[in-house]
This record gives sequence, structure tokens and C-alpha cells, in this order.
Amino acid sequence: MATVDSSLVAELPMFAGFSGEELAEILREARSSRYPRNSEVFSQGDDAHSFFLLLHGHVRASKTTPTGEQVVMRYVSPGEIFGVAPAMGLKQYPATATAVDDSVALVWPSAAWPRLVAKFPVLATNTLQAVGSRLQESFTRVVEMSTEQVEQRVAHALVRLARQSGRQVERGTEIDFPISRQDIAQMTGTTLHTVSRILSGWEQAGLIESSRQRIVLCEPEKIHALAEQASGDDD
Amino acid sequence: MATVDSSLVAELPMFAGFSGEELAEILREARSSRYPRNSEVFSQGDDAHSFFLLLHGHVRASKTTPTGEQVVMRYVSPGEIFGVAPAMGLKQYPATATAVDDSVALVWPSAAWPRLVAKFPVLATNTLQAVGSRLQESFTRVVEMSTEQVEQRVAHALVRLARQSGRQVERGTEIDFPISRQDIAQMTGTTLHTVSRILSGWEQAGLIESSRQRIVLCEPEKIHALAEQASGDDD
DNA sequence: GCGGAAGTTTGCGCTGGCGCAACCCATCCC
DNA sequence: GGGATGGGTTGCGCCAGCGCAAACTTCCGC
Repeated sequence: MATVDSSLVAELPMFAGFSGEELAEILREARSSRYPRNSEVFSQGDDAHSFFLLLHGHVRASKTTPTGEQVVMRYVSPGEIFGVAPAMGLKQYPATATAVDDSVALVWPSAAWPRLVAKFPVLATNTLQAVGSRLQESFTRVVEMSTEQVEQRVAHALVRLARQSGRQVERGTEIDFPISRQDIAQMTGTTLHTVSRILSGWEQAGLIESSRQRIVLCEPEKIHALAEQASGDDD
Repeated sequence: MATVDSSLVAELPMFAGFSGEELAEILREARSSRYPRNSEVFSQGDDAHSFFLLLHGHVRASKTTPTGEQVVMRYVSPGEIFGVAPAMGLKQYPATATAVDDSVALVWPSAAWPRLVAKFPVLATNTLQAVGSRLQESFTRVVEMSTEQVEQRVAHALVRLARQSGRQVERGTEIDFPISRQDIAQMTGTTLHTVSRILSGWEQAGLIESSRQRIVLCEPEKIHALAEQASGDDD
């Protein structure tokens, strides 16, 4: 079934250094699967039966604490791998993956991983780089949570979302999938109330425009400035 | 040079699945180097010329923000690799590594990495697992910073340090390297003042015993209980 | 078109823990 | 032994942002 447009997939950093032939062999082991909006791809604690490559849509990875709070770890964009627990030697998924938009992903059974890596060692190297850059992102997040105030963190989150999944629209850059105040709160370690207040403020200042689960950055540079250092820089 | 006691090194998860012969070949490319207490192994932003395996001592990895604040990312224990930026495709070190104790490490030049991986692909797989588990730790930290109060985070940090580098002493479990209030503050996203207050409180309650850069956990279970859920659970 | 559910906004009071400042104590070095 | 340096402790005032509560809006299913 995975007669996927391998032309597109071939461009991904994940598959850098593979011939068309090799790529085809790898893709042959995958099937592609649809995930309607708000459906779960997998759930934290599930047996890690598969790993994924997102083709269309957006997937949110979030962790639930023992006390039931949710924390959003990242949003996956098309072209990225996710659910790579098997490659890292984990037996269960450490987070829950939810499609926030109608999504399509390539799905490999976990059992395929050792086989593929044995045959194509560079796959491990590429995955290592992907995981490495995710580690850097996570470190950045720890640093932000340790040293920045809430407003600054929210600014950082929006800048990142816009860069990763921004779409140019009439009035600026729109975040290309439905995202609630609650989601942003769970990305920045605050409450939806505080996020709402902050966004209201920015909207009044003309920095953004927002409605239900939708945010447009009208003045990306100003948001960026807010992210870079809290006080002192507004004109 | 590195006629290191390969018997010891051979036990490490990093080198799982290697024959003595192969291991020797890998070790032959490394030299071992001493780092006296408080010396820097490498500095954030430095050209990533080498990667390391810690043999003795303890190394602190920390990041400095543009505004000059420091955040401690992790403490490296003997047997762990660190400074693996080259393997993740980074040109510069993303953090500063400081020996907090007199330390000894194996040092490979970055140039050796592609060569070694080409010859021993399983090296990439093992590194992927090491980096993967570090990613999990980092995620855990983000979750903690998002959902827990300071006291709980400090408790978590101590529990982790004790597990990772605890040494049994007369009165309990001692953290096996010099660590200041400031360090703990930079691990948990708070100030040394608040850490000092918390530790004072615990000391009065008999949970710990501490002095200059030294902490002994006398009642590990109680600290653990504090870490797991803030209010309601003490016997 | 009419509920109802889900997301958002806003007001208000309270508090965890930060910032500042002063002081104490141990270690090290001359 | 005396000064200096680098931790550590503690008191006090303040405020960012949380928690709670209530109202509003948009969307959706029936």
C-alpha cells in the first residue's frame, strides 16, 4: 500500500544518503495510515509496536503526570519521525500522540527497526541526529522554564510554532493547526487563564489576532523581541 | 596511550556487543586525560573537537543564557559518555562541561566518530539509546518544572542525585561529589536562597544532614515521598 | 433554531517564592 | 593567626501569576 510519493520523502534529512532503490526497500516495510482530527495515534504506556513518519497534518505529543496533569512535549510537523521509542530501546511509548488535524503517517512495525538498521546503518546515524536535535530543543525548554517569566515563555512558544508550522495569511503568519489556550499553557508551564490574559494584551497591542483555537502573528518581530528579553524593549 | 583497563570499559552499555578485539581497536583511538577539580573540559560554543567517556570523577554540564544565568543540565557519572555533540551533528558544544571532582576521561577526536561508526555500526545504535534516555530525563525535567512546586522539585533532584551518585555512609546516603545550594538551585529552576531554606527545614526535620557542598540523605524514603506528591503523605 | 458543550475572557484575592540585604561560618592562603 | 574569599542562613517586603468563580462566545448535534 505504501506506494507513497517517494520523491517527496527522499528529500527528508531522515533519508539523506539513500538511493532510490534503498529508499523503496525501506518504504516497502511501511504502511500508510490515516488519523482523523482528535484521534490518538498511540497512548502513553502502550506497547511500542510501531514507529512513524508524519506525511500530512499535525500530531501533538504530550505526557500525563501521575496526578493527571498534561504537559505538551512537542508538535510534530510533516516530514518528522515520531514515536521512535523502539529505536531508543523503550518497550512502551513515553508519551501520548494525538492528531490535532486530519493526519497521515507512514507506520513501520517496531520489528522492522533492527532489520532496517542492520541493512542500512546510516539510518541509525540519521535517527541519532534527529533525536539529538530534539534533545537540544528539550534543553532549551528547560533553560527557558528555569530563567524566563511566563510572558517571555509564551512568546518563545509562539515564535517556535510560527517558524515550525506557520502559514502566511493576509494579516501575518498563522499557526497552521488548531491550538487552544490550554495547549499553550501546557507547553509553557502555566494556566490557560494566564495565557488568555497575555494573548488578550497582545491582541490589544496589535501584535496578534486570535480566535477560537486560531492565532495569527501580525508583528512577528515584536513577539520575537518579547521572547528575547523581557523588559526594556518596546517602542 | 590508552592502555585503559578495558575489562572495566567492556561492561558498559555503550560497548555492549563488542568483542575484546573490537573494543581494543576503538580504545586505541582515544587518549585518556586528567581534569583537576573545577577545571573546564570544554566550554559552551567551543568547536566540538572531541567526545568523551568519563572514567573517574564527576562532570557538570551547564548552559549559560544570553543574560548570563547558568542552568545545570546534568551531572555525568563514571561510565557515561558526554560531549557527544559531534555524533549529533553539532559543530559546537551546546553546553559547558566542568569537572566538579578530580576526573579522568577517555577522549576521542571528533574525526574518529564517522570512521568508528562506519566500521562498528552498533556504536550508533548504542549512542542512540544513550541519547534517547537522556531525552527521557530531559522530558521528565520539563514535566516537573511545569507541574511541581519548588520543594517537590528539589526533592526529586536529590533523589536522582542519590541514586546516580550516592555513597553509603554512616548516617545515610551521601552525594558523592561537592555540590552547592547554588548548583541545586540551577538544577531546579529556583534560587540558592530558597534551596537553603528548604534544606534547612529538612535538616531540622532530620531528613538530611548537610554542610558545605555536602549532603547526606538520612531518610531517603521520606525525601522520596516528598518528591512523589507534595501534600498529604507523611507517616 | 435550540440546547449544550467546549473554548475564552475577566475580576478578585491570596500566596509561593523571589529579590535584597545583612550576617555567619568554614577554608584557604599568606 | 589574621584577613579574605566563597559558601550558607535568615528576615522581610513585594508581586507575578495561580486558583476560583462567573459570564460570554462559538461551534455542533439534534
